[in-house]
Amino acid sequence: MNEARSRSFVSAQMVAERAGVSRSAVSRTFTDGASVSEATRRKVLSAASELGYHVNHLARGLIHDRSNIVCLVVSDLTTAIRARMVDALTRRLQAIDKVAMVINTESDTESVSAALRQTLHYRAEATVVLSGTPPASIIETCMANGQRVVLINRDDHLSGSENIAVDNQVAAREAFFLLQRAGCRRLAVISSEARTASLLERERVFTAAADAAGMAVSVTRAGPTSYASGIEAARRLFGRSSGPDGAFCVTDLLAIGFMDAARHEFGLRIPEDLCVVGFDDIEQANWESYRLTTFAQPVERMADHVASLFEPGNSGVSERRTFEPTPVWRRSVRPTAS
Amino acid sequence: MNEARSRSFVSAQMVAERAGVSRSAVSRTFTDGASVSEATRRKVLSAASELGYHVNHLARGLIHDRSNIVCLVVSDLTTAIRARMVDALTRRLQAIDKVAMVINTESDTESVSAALRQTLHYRAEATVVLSGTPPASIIETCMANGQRVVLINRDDHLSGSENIAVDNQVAAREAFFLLQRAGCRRLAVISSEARTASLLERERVFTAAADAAGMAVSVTRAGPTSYASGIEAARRLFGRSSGPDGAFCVTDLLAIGFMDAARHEFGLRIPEDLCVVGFDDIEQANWESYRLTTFAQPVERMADHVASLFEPGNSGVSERRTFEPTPVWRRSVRPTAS
DNA sequence: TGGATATCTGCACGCGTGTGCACAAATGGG
DNA sequence: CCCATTTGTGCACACGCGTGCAGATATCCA
Repeated sequence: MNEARSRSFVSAQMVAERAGVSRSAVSRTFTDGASVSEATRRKVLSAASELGYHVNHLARGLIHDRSNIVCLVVSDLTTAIRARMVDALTRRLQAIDKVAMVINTESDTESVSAALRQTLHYRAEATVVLSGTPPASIIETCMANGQRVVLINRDDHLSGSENIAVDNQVAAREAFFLLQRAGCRRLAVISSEARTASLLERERVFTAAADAAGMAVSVTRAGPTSYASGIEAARRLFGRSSGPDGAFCVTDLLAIGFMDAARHEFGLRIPEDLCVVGFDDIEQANWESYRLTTFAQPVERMADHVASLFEPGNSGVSERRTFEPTPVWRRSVRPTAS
Repeated sequence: MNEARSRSFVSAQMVAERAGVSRSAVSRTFTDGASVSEATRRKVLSAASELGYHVNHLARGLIHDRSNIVCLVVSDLTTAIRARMVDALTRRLQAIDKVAMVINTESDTESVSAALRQTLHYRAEATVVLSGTPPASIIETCMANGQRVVLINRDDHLSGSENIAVDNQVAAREAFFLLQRAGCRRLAVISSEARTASLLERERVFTAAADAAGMAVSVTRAGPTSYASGIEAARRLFGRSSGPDGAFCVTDLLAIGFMDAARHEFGLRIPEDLCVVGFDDIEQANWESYRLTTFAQPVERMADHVASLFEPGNSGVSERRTFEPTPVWRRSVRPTAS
């Protein structure tokens, strides 16, 4: 509790002097698997705690060329599903003694590549991209420097990166069957102008399934992937005669906006007049006002997998791994007409 | 575009050799305000880009004893208001060339102090605590090492830390007047068991204002600060005879759960049978199903202020700064009975 | 052209660590 | 008691960078 100390960090040197040992002994005390006698270890530890010593991870990383930092590149952090991913990832990373550096970016490629450069500055071990698509050139740079790039739900198949994504296909197909079995006749897909690979795939597969069953589908893309866009889509669809009676919203957030507008602006009852299926299973989907039938992204399992990529020994590139979403039946779809 | 290079980072040394200059020249090229001729600067820059060189911020930080890293210690990251704070802070920090390291913690003091230790490891310039209260001893350690600690909405008045918080007093008082003017007779405060300084203050001031007006208030604290706790509170209050007709929920999230249960489980109409006032102004408060009257936390302004603390020259401790919340009138409170 | 001055460059050191190597000390076995 | 073996320690170097200092080169003025 030496109060009047210089206003700066304590180095191993100072601890060594105080403990009456060499600096190496201090270093070894704080290095796993190094050889130190119990006696000196105790001397060092007590001196360290008296002085308030903390190993400088910057210097440590300098030597190992590895900083234990993992960068998370993310946009739309306020969006429920993104927040959940960041939450899960940070927890999992901490559990394996890594620390997350989050970089908040607009989705445009320019700011993403600026972000990627930052991760190189700090010699991050890996970069996890949750949104926005990094240009291929930057990915190559990262790889050339021995850094790993993990792309979540943005399978652009950039070679060298590891892609992990939720399986949109089964979900989109199942969504169609749900609506079909509920007796819906006029189907709609509600999407956004974001045109993400994931979103496009959900649109495409749902439409294809409907086609195969001989049913037409109208696709509406209104603004960004937000609550407001869900509202806007509803206005476009129900403003004219004969709106849909079954809608697959590629995101819960869109679905919720869509439901709110359908109910409050057009007086529709859900699920009697209109069935809605979402995707993500955000917390709000389970709120009493919505009780949305949807497909849950296995956020925790995905985060687990990302973390496992960084376990020692696991340096191979698995290229691609998909996770099955879990269907969650609630009340926004009519029970099967029997 | 030298493809077949060793799988490691490029150092200034390599760039120097390639450019035919000394390593110092490379260093100076990437240091603001250093003196380099235009000719060598160009040679260096082109060599650097060919090799894919990136300044090692770890080494740079090692010299300056300052890493440009700011740690955000946060829990409940999935909560809308927290996500917004993290979003705003990361953006602001990036704008001033700092990078955010987020540490996800349970709110208990033990994990918070573990988090604080992490920030010391990485020589973070400052630590911003968004939730959970760090023990005073750790704060002292941080300060002794020249690190700054900023506490947001957790004014525990730990000496040495900078506290920034929203002004709960005016809001809580105004909340009471709103309900009073709406003609509510039986008032309730809906809170949580978290017992945060902020939350307690909102309860206290609201109750005091009601007392002063000669009205009784019942306080309900059910579980953590969540949607489910709002529901639980409603069940407790409306399960017995004569529930409240005006409620101040210390958080929008609680308010929304409360509203949902009141409407769907007890058939109450809002605002006709029950008026509700929230706090935070999260995005969901503006959703069509709720349209909650509430008080907006000036998240962006607060983040701005935090960032300004780190501007060069600003090293003084201002101790405490509060921000006025903005009232947002929507439809969960009856218009004044005239 | 010569000298004074401004501009640039390289050398060498230090930042706080981890670690190979040589050596000292302790331990064990006969 | 001596030697072989284990265990612990210190020295010195390296990691990649910024920067003071001295020297080299360029620029300017008379």
